[in-house]
Amino acid sequence: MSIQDVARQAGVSVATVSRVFNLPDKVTPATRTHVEQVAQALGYLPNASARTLRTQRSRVIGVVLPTLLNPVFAECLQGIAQAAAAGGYAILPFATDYQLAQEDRAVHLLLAGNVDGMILVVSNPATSSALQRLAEAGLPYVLAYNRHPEHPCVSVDGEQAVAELVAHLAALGHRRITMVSGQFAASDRAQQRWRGFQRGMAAAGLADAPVLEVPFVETAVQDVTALLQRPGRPTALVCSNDLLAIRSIRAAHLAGLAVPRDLSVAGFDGIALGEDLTPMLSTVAQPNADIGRCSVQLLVQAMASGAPLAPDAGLTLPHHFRTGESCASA
Amino acid sequence: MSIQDVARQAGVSVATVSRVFNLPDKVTPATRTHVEQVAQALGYLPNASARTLRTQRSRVIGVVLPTLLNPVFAECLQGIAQAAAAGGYAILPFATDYQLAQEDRAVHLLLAGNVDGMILVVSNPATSSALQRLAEAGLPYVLAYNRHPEHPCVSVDGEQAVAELVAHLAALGHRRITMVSGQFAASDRAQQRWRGFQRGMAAAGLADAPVLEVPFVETAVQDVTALLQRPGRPTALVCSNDLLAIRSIRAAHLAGLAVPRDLSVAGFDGIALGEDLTPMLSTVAQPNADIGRCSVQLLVQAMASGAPLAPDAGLTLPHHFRTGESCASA
DNA sequence: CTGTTAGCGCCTTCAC
DNA sequence: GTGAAGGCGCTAACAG
Repeated sequence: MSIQDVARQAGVSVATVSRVFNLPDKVTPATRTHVEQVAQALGYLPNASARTLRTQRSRVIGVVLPTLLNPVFAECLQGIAQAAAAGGYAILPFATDYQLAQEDRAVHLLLAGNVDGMILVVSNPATSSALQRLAEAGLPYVLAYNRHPEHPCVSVDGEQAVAELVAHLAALGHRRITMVSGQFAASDRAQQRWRGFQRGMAAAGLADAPVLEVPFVETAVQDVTALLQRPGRPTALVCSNDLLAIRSIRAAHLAGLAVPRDLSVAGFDGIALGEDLTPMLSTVAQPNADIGRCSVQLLVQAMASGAPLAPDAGLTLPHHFRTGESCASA
Repeated sequence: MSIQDVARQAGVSVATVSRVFNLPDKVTPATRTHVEQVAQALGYLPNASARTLRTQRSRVIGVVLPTLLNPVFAECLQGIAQAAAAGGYAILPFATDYQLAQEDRAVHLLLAGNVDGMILVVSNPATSSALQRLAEAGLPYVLAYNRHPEHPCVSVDGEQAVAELVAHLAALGHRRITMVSGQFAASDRAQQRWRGFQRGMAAAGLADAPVLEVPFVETAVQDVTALLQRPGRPTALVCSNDLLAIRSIRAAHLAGLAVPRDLSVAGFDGIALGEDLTPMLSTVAQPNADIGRCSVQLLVQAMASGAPLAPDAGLTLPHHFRTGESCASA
């Protein structure tokens, strides 16, 4: 079922059929209607590969992100998918599982897959070889969640946000605050949030800025439980993401502590699920779907112009503190 | 950067270059190595669109699912992505937001997009027009989570599972059990689980099988809260999915009831997050990632043979009851 | 306004 | 074992 069949059946040339689909104005209404009916009757659909080959545009956006198992990225992808669909683009997603080799592989596959542009969440923009190859390829791209002066990024100011969060906890009377973080090496987000924590603690006049780096999610609960059972335990935890916060609340429970009565726990990310929990999760909420949507918009712009985005074309979206029920005064 | 450039640069014909990438055995090791090096140096990547156009195989699997905002589907998609990648396939996902028009649109786009096969979670296989068109197109496909005798499906026996769950609650001494369900019209899963609930209640000698149909997630909490504040409130809730269960726990909290002391709440789906909650969610766990993986495997098989799958090629995967902390004796 | 035609990059017979 | 050539389906000049 090709454009040839439609042309033959409709008694016109393939060019006319093509025009009916791509430049309807350049065809007489009568023939247009006729061709449309024939196409409809035959169930004709223009072949995307042929069109891509010919035009050198696939109308597909490649997406590289760590995992869909963290709702943050699922929410973001949902936003990407929505905006992409609205703009007439399809998406080709790859999950890297936080592994650099997978980042490389994903970019490679996407490059070979003729995508018009890419949105990615990389581990570390400063050192990512995948990112470098992508930049060299001259393909438009946007980083989401990452922050780096030499790349166009759509993100929130995580450092500032955590500093504010610490100020909030300090105002509630907390003095012993510990940060619970995922692996610093696995993401620049964790590092930014960690810097924000240090800044916030210093600003609050708290000399020490203790951090518990949780290497694996599987052991997060027991690691935090152990922390909470040590003497001089913190009265508040600042978690570098919502999943860690949720696990920390569980850890508190296992350690015999009630949240927020005995321990305050704050998260970061603003996953939708946090609002349905009991206690409702107090967290720095990022506009996850918007991060996705804005990334698409920037990218679509760049793809239209054909040129890669300037590093300063990025966007810092507003975050806000979601007052939940998991933080109370000390 | 095309196969021509590589051929010229390597001093061989395009046919040889093509063979190096597709039938390496048919090329002398020496020339193969040479060509590979040249290709590498030039950063050559075979053009997917051209290859697809020529071979009529895209090595892309289309995926249609309701939303990524429900972790069930995110987990499944992660499984799909993983298995697809392992099999050398990419995925092209579409979210329908539970809207039939979007199902049609997605199938249409995917059909035009030259996918080799599709995995979909539809609202209702019995009435889906998208599914009908797909079947007519003769493209291999697999339904995930859906169950229908005329289509190949990968799912668990939700009816049986809920019946077992009710028996479990009855054994704990519960007599007033209410089902909390999403819209029946929105998914055949909800209907199956509802049938299982009725069967289970009857088997437990409980004549009545009350159900609260929650039309919108936004109002779920207040709807359930209202239910719990009425006299003669249930002592146990069977929720048709985990998100509803989580919201029901919140509703209990708002109604002044402690879970599981005053109210038992069970979910369905087995989202990973449920294990990290406090109380840990008691739920019928489905192997979500496996559902995705198995769907891919079936599909890959079918795509290799070129023929659509037989309706009875589907799979019923085992579910299991995850004993959490949200159910206790009456 | 419509038709003819030349490729887009690749794979694959068919010769050699 | 290697090369030459046709054509997958489509769009965009260019003619008419």
